[in-house]
Amino acid sequence: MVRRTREDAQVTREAILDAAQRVFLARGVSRTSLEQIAREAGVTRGAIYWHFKDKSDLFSAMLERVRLPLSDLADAYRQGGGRRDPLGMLEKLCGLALTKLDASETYRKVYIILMTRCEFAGEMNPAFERQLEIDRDNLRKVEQDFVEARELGQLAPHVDPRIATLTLYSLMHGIYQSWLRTPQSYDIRTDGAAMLRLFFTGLRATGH
Amino acid sequence: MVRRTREDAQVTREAILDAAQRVFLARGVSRTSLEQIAREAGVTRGAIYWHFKDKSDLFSAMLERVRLPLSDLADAYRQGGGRRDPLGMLEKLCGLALTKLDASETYRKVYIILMTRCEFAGEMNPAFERQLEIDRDNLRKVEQDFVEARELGQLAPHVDPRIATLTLYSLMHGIYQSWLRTPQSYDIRTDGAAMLRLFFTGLRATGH
DNA sequence: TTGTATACATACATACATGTATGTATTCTT
DNA sequence: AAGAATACATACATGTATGTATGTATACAA
Repeated sequence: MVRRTREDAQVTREAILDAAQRVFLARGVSRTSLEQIAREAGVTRGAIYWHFKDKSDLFSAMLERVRLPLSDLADAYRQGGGRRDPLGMLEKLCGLALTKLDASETYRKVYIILMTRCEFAGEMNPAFERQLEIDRDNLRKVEQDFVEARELGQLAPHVDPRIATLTLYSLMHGIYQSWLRTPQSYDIRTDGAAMLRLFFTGLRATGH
Repeated sequence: MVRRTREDAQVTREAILDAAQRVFLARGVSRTSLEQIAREAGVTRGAIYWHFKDKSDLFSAMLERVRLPLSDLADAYRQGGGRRDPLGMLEKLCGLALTKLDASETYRKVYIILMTRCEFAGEMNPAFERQLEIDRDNLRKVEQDFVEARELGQLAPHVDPRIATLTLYSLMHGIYQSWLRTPQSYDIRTDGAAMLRLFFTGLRATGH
């Protein structure tokens, strides 16, 4: 049972991260002690302090496991060849993000923790700074897409790309937050897609 | 200095609530101790325990000071006589809520705390349950407004009142959250109003 | 095969935060 | 005017989280 080869250590590390996810979700980040995480993972605090510097470091590591995929996906989508359809691309991308939230339990859990189970102040700050940076980066890219949409004549004349960007960002943020807080209140795949269609339909040049 | 008449006690109580606001905002709810709040207020923990049962009770009391006004305002708006214009009314109401966020420092601080400085789990639960109840109540009323707008022919034919409600709710939620997290990123009065205009324009029956 | 680094578990020292008990100076009541 | 209640301050007892120091068994390298 106590063999501790290199691979075993990685298993332990993952077990700690999984346990942290469960306990953070159930009790909130600040109220969970490393002792509770250790017990949930079937190890002692010694193991946690071996793999991570402290709770903040453990928290950051937990985020890293799920943070990368979506941004990469977005970039890949943008570079997808063929005729340009930035509006359609954005709508599809946002829909995909919502679907992902419903499909992947790990992804969903981490985002519940990020948005409703921790505080944006104090020790965890480095993790949040990182998140804000990613958000700013995405905002720039989305605004560029809207500018391109306007040049292609996809947008109704009254639509300002910057405002459209802020609105879409806020809408997505709000959907995440409200649905994660009360997932039973509606179906995020169908209703989420409907909300996006409603928004993008309002932006398009052709009335229908 | 130590006169403690009835009115003095209320002054102390308010001072504690003000201090709690400041410290919660600066350090996050879970990381602030009652000792820190007491020091900030210029009293000792004895005073806090006299006025409040514990930290959770203090937190709830802090919310109560700002929670009521907006809901009341909304109801008053809805009952305002004259010709029916539910879409215009909703847009105005949402704009007012955003303006309020910019105008009242107390209001803004409390909402920053609520949305980014505390965890939706554990001890504070009663306060959050209350908040969710208020949200559900508002959702019902807003959906009713959209239904009325549809009957009046204000809505474009493709707009489902329920989806419109969810979208508006998420949008407002997202604006609150994202702006409160980084208030310097845009002006919430002008840009907020523009975002609402963009959304509501997309809903209306007449293209322009 | 023997030393050394790894991967933890155990033990300890310290720092806080909390709740309560008690003290005390006023204020209010009668 | 005297007792009771108010509005706190002070003191204490307890629990709990944290970080580190130390122990230890195994893997691995030479």
